[in-house]
Amino acid sequence: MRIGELSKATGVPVPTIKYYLREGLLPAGELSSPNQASYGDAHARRLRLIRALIELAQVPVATVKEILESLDSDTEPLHEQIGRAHRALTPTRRLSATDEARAAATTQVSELIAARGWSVEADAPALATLVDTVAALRTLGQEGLVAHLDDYADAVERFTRIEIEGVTKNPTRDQLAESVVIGTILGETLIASLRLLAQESISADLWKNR
Amino acid sequence: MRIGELSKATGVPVPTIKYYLREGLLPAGELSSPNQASYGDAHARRLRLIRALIELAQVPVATVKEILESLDSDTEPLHEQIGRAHRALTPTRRLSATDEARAAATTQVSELIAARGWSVEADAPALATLVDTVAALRTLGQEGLVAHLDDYADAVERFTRIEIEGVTKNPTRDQLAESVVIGTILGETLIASLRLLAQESISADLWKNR
DNA sequence: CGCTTATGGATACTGATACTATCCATCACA
DNA sequence: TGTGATGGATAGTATCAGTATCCATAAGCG
Repeated sequence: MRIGELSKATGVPVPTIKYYLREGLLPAGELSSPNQASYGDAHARRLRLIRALIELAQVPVATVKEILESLDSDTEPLHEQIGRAHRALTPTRRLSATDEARAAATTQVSELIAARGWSVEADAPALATLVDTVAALRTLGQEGLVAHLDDYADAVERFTRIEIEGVTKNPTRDQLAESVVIGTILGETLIASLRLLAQESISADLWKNR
Repeated sequence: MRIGELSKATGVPVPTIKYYLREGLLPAGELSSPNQASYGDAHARRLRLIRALIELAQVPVATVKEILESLDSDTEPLHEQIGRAHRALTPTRRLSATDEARAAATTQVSELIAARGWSVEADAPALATLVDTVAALRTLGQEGLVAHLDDYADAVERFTRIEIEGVTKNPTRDQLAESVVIGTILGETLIASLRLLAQESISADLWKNR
């Protein structure tokens, strides 16, 4: 495949493909002469993955790059690969909550994790986000929602179980890693849109008339 | 409160507050003289909400504005307000999936909605995203995940139930609307970080050794 | 063989977003 | 009375995600 055909096959404009090549999201094609390269099926698949992450899941280009790098390092233990992807996915927190709100939230979150028996490291990136979110919800007067944190965790565990099931039948380790990462990221988009639909439906039922 | 005190109270820099005022995210303070305004507690709360949406939930400024406008229009039926917020929250899709993949995804999604008895309008913004996501997952060879769509929907309904419960005890309609919107948006951040934690824990258990 | 088109690679430009910075003519208040 | 903050306006900045342009070369067609 030449670049034009790759573009046609995926619907991604040639200049954009060139941009991804420049940024190292997409590996270079095989050069047959100084200005002629050929791309294979792997390129097309990779490109489709890139677009899904960027368009659908709104993952920034730099983050996509990190994620792909972690996917490509198949010497690394799977758990490490996933951790890297998680880290790339979690924006470094900008503190904003007051200290007391954070303290209360930290306690609640630690208790939740202990109660669930989750084994997460203290510096897990998602931990800070969770604490900040709980603190924010409290600060915004939404303790009604925070009170159900445990129920949220219940439902979330359900997702995780679904995903494990949908993913562990992958034959090779590379495919497994890819599935986990795709599942993590596009799964979020999936859940978000399902949630919006469910809400719309409920809202229509409950509040048709004010 | 003068603007400096508002800044101190919320941790938001003065120039940023001025920017939000310019953009119409924050209503102007009460002018006592041409260059002296006073801000109340409502401003502080509003500002904290703005920051939570922008920092934590990564909602674009323009979208925050739309959402706040819908919150402030308390003549509108609640269901309409929520619909407006949903629309603001859903980026207008740029099509990318192939026609056949979209067709298959559309069928699967319609069946899901019918089976669940959800009442969603055909032009619901989240519907397009869901279809695109399902199509993308298929295209990326993740039919293992798509096969469990129904289980995802199950878990999602669980969230919705939790939220309804945590939210309907709000006394006034305005507070109810605010809770729903905050719950929708920060709830997503909450779910996302919980999911990452649950995954990390599972991944540690299952794949410690490659 | 010649001509049009496509290509790889490099560099420059663009539009959107979210702030920051600067100015200035007031005002508050010590 | 003068030092610092304020409201309002305008301008500047950094980052991001592409687009556009150039050029020398290569491919495919007639």
